[in-house]
Amino acid sequence: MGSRLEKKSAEVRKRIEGHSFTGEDGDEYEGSTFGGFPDYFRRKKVKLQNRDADIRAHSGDKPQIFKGVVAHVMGYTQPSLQILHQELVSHGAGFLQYLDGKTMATHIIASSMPPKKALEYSKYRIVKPAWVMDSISSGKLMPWSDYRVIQETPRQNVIKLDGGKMMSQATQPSPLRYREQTQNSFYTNQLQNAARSQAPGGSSPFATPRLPPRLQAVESIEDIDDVDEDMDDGGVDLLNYEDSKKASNKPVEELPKETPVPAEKPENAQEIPAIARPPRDKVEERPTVSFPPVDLEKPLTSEEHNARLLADPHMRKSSTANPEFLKQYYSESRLHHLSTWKAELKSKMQRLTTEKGPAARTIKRKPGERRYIMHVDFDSFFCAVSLKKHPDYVDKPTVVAHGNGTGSEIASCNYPARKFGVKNGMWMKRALELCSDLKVVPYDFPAYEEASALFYEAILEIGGVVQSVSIDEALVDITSIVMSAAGSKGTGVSEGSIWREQEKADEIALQVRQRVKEKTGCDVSIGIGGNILLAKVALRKAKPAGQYQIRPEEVLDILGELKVEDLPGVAYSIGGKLEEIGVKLVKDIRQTSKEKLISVLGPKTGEKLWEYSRGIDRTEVGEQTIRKSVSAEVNWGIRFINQEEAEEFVRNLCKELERRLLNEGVKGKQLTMKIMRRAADAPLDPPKHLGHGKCDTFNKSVLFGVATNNAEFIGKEAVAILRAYKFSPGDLRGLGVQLTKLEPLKASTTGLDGSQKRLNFGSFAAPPSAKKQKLESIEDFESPKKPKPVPKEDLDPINDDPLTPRKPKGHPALALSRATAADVHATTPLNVGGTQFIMPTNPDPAVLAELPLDIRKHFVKPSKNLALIASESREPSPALKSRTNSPAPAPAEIPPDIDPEVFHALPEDVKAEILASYGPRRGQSVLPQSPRKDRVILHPQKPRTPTKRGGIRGMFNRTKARERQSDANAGLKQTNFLAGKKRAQTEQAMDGLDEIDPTFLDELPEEVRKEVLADHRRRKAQRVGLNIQKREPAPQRRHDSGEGQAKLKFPGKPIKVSFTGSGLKDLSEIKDMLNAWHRETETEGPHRDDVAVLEKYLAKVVKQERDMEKARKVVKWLEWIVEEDDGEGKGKRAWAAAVEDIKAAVQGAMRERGLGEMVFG
DNA sequence: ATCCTCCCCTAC
DNA sequence: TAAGGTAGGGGAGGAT
Ligand SMILES: Nc1ccn([C@H]2C[C@H](O)[C@@H](COP(=O)(O)OP(=O)(O)OP(=O)(O)O)O2)c(=O)n1
Ligand SMILES: [Mg+2]
Repeated sequence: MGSRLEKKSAEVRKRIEGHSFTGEDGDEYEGSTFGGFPDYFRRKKVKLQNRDADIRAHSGDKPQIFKGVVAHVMGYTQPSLQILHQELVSHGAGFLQYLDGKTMATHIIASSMPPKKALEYSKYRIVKPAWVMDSISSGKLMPWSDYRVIQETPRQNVIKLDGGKMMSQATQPSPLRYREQTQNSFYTNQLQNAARSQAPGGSSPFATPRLPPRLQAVESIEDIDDVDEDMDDGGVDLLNYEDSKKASNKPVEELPKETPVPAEKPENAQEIPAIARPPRDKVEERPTVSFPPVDLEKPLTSEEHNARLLADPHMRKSSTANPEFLKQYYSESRLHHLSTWKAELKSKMQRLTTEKGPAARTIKRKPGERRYIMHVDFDSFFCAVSLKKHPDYVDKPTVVAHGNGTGSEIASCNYPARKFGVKNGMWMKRALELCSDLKVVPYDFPAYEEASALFYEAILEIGGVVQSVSIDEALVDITSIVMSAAGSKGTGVSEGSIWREQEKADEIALQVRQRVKEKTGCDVSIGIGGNILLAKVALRKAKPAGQYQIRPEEVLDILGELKVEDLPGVAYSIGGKLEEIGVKLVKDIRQTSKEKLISVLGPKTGEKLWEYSRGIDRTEVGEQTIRKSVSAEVNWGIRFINQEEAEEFVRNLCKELERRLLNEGVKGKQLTMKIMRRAADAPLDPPKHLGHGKCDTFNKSVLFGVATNNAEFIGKEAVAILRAYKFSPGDLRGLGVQLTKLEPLKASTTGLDGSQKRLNFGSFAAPPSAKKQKLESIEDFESPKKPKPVPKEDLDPINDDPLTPRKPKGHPALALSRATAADVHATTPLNVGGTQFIMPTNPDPAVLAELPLDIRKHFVKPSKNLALIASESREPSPALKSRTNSPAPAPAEIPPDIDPEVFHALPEDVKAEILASYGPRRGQSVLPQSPRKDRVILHPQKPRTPTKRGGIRGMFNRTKARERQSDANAGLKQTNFLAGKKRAQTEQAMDGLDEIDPTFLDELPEEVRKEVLADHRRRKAQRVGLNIQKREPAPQRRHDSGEGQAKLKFPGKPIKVSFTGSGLKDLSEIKDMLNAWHRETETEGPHRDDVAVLEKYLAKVVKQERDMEKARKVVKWLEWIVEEDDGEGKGKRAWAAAVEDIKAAVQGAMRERGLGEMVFG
C-alpha cells in the first residue's frame, strides 16, 4: 500500500491533530470569545469568493441529485470543465478545482486516464462526464460504476462497505488479508464492548478528581490474558458484525446510569492513597484480592480494575500507587541504570579526551593510515559480577533477573546458559522453556559500578583514545601507541612493520584483559580491527574470555559469512527489509548495488551497509558530541485509579527531569510528552506483571518561548497535555517527559553538581577543568541556534492493528447522539461544531456510506487543506437542533474530526463503524467535552506500509515489534483552543456566520491569490477565507479602501480551524488572513475591535496553545505587512499603533504565564 | 536542495 | 510477581 496510503494517513493524521479542542473545565480552559482568528477570516473570504454558492443560489430548484458528491474534473472533457462545474454545482455537488491528493473529492470526472494516473487515483471513483450529464437528464444519480473510466481491478484498494461490514480489498497481496480480517472483527468486537459500557455520566474526570470516570472496560478480553503478546495478533475472537450489533443494542441499560458516584471509603482506606478511590462499592468491599464473580458480568472500568489490583499491598507498593515509586523504580531498573551510566561515562570520556586533547590524542590522521581499534567488553557482565557472590553457580546456567516469574526479564546470562539458547533481554518464561533449571541471581548495581570503574581504569591506563560504549564496554583507539611501538608510520606496506603493529596491539589487549581480570575477577574479551566495525566483529570472535584481531586479509571472508543482523545497526526491522530483497548474509550485501540498498533502506543506511559489507567504517573513536535531549519516562508499574494520581505522577516525573537538567547544566525549549495507553484489545492485565502490555503511544510536543528547567512549569505543561488527551487514567500504561532544543545554563549557574548519583572513578578522575569545558562546548555548539518553528504535536494510534476502536459508552450511536446533544454552539467540545470543512451540502448519507472508507473519512474531516467546504449549518440536522440545550455537555463521543451533522445523518450501523474505527477506547465517558482525542486511526485497514519498516517481518509477527509502537494515528491537536463554554453572547450572535456558504479556495479572486503567493509562495493561499463585514452600510469590497471599517467577527463555533499539527500550517493560514485583513483596511486602519480580537487570539496562543513561537511569528508577520505598506496616511499609522498594541497584549500574556518578555525579533 | 518535524529503530 | 530507560541516527514527507 504504499506511499499513497501512507501519505494519506499522515495527512489525515495531521489534519486531525490540527483540530483544536475545547478543554475541560477549569480555569485553564476558560471559554473564549474568539473561536479562531483563522476561522473567522476564512469564513469571510469564503463568503466573498464563493462562486459555487452563487451558482447554487441561482440554480433555482434544480434537483440536488449530486448532493454529497464532491467532484473534480481532470483533463480535457466533453462537455467542458466549465459546463461540468456549473452543472455539478447547480445540482448539489461540491467541486474541487484541483486535487492535491489530500482532498476529499468523491468522484473524479475524466474522459480517459492513463494507467499510471489511474493507479494514483485508484481510490477515487473515476467516472466519465457522461455520468454527470446522464444523471442530470435522468433526474437522479446514476450508478457510478456504469461510467467507470477504469475498470475495476482486483487489487484496487477501495474499501467497500459490504452491508454493514467494512472490508478492505487488499492492496497488498495475501499476507495482509488475514490481518484485515482480524482487524475487522476486532473492531467489531469492540463494538460489543462498547455496548456494555455505561451510559455517559455527566462529569468530567478532571472536574472531580476524586471520581474516576466510569468507563467501561473491555470485557471478555480479560479472559485472553494469557495470550502471548508476542503472538497475539489474532487473539481476540472474531465476532461477526451482526452479533456485535445486537450486542450493542441491549446492554446499555444494564449498566448503572449513574454519573459520578461519590467516592466511598474502603475499609482499608488508609492503605489506599488518598485520592484514589474507585467509585464502585465493590471495591470497598474487598480489601484484598478476591473479588466476586459478579465482575465478569459487568466489566470493570480500567480504574476499577486497577483499584482492585492495588488493593493488594504488594501491588500497591510496586506500582505508581506508592509515592516512592519513582525512586524505587529507578533504583531497580536495569535499563535506567544502563542509560544513566552510559551518559555519565560518555561525558566523562569525552572530557578526558578533550583534555588530553591536542597533545597526544587528537590525532590528525593521514589519509590511508592504518588504524588499530580495540573493542573491550565484559563477558556476561551483570551475570559475571553477580556470580562473584554466588560462586557455586558459576558453571551452571545462570541469569540475572529480578525474579523467576514468567515476565521477569533476563538482563544477562552466563555462557552455560547461552548454550541453551538463553539470551539477554529474554523473558523468564521463554528462558525456562529452554533451560528448566536455570539459576537466577539478583542484580547488584553497586557491584557493577565498581567493576566498571576498575575496568575503565585499566582501559585508561592504556593511553589510547577511549570512547565509552556502555557500563561494560569501551572502544580504544590504540593506533598511535601501536605505531610508535612498532616504529612505523602506519601507511607503508612493509610486512615487517605491520606485523610489529599487530603484535603490539595483541600485546596491549592481553595486558588489558589481565589487568581487568585481576582487578575485577571478571573476564573481558577484546576485539581488534582496523576500524570500529571490525573491532566489533572481532569481539564476537573473541568471546568469551578471549581476544581476536582481524587482519586485513581476512576481513572480507569473516565479514561475508556473518548474518546481516550481526552488523551494528541492523536488527529486526532492517534485517527484515534486507531479507525481503534476498539479503541474509553480509556477503549478500556485496551482491546488491548501492542504489538498491539506498532505495530500500535510505541513503545513509544504504550506503553504510554497503560499506560495512566491505569492511569499511570511517567513524572515529572518541568523536565529541553534545547532548540533544534529556528525558525521564516510566512504562512499567503505571496503574492509576484516577486522574489526579496520573497528574501527580507526571509532576513527579517532571521533578526528576528537572534534576537531570540541572545535572546536565541545560535547559530546554521544547517539551515532548510521551504517553502509552493500553491498546483497545489489550487485556487489563498484560502478561508481564505490571507491564505496559500492548499499547498505543501518543507523543505531543510543545515549544516554550524560552528554555526552562523548572519542574513546576514543565509539570504544568505536561499535565495540560495529558489532560488534553482525556485518556481514562486507568488505561495509562506509560508516561514520559522529554526536553529538547537544549541550551546551556548560564555559565554561572552551572548545575554540575547535581545531586544525581555519579559513578565514582576515583583514580582516573577527570582533571579540574572538566566541568567547565563541558559547558563551554555546549555553548559553542548551541550558540548558532536559531529560533525555530512552532509547536508540534502528534500522536499516533496504532496502526498495527488498526482499529483501535474506541468505545463509546452505550451504544455507539446513542453516544453519538448524545454527543450532539450538546449544544454545538455552546461549548462544543467536539470539534464538531466546526464548520470547518464539511461537505458543501449535507452529504447524502447514502452517498457517504458508499464511499470508500478513506474518502469517507475525508468527509468526515476534511483537510484544511482542502478547500473547505463549508458546512452547512444552514440546515442543521434536526438532531442537532433539538438537542441544543442539553445541560451536560456532551459526551462526546463523536470523534472530533467528524462533523456531527454529517455523522448524525449516517445510518446507525455506519455510525457504529465509524466510531469503532476511531480510536481505541472508550469514550471517555463522562467527559463533557469532547474528546478530541483522537484517534484517528484512519485507515483501519491500512496497516502501515509493511514495506517499510520491517519488511517481511513487518508483515507477520508484528505484534511483538510494535507492542509498544507508536500509533501513528491518533492525533491530538495541540492547540487547545477551547472554546469556552461560555462564549460571549455577542459571539453567539455571530453564529450565523456558520451559514456562510462554503467555497473552495481555488476560487479565490486572482488578486487575492496572487497577493498571497507573492507574499509568501505559500501554496495554501487558496484556502484563505475572508469574511469581512463592514460595520456600516459599507461601501464595499475588498480592495477599494472603503470607508467602512471592517469588523472581525467570531466564528460561531470554537475554532475549528485546522490547526494542523505543524504550527507552520496554522501560521500560513493566519498570515494569509492577516494579509487580507490588512489589505482590506489599509487606508482606514484596522477596527479596534478587530485588533482586540487578534490580541485575544494571540493571548490564547500564548496561554493555552502555549505556542510562543507561533505568537511571535504572527506578530512579526503583521508588523512586516504593515511596514511594507507604502502608504503614509492614517491607515498606516493606525496599523502601526495596532501592531504595538498587539505586541503589548502578547507580552501581557507572556507575563501571565510567568514567562519573560517575548523578543519579537 | 535543504531543513525541519515526527517518528522508527537500535543499542546496552 | 517486577522494576519494559534513554539517547542518537536517520527516514519520510512536508515546508521553504
Ligand atoms: N537486553 C539487555 C542487554 C544488556 N543488558 C545489560 C546486562 C549486560 O550484562 C550488560 C552488558 O550487555 P552486553 O550486551 O555486553 O552483554 P553481556 O555483557 O551480558 O554479555 P556478552 O557481552 O558476553 O555478550 O547490559 C540488559 O540489562 N538488557
Ligand atoms: Mg558485555
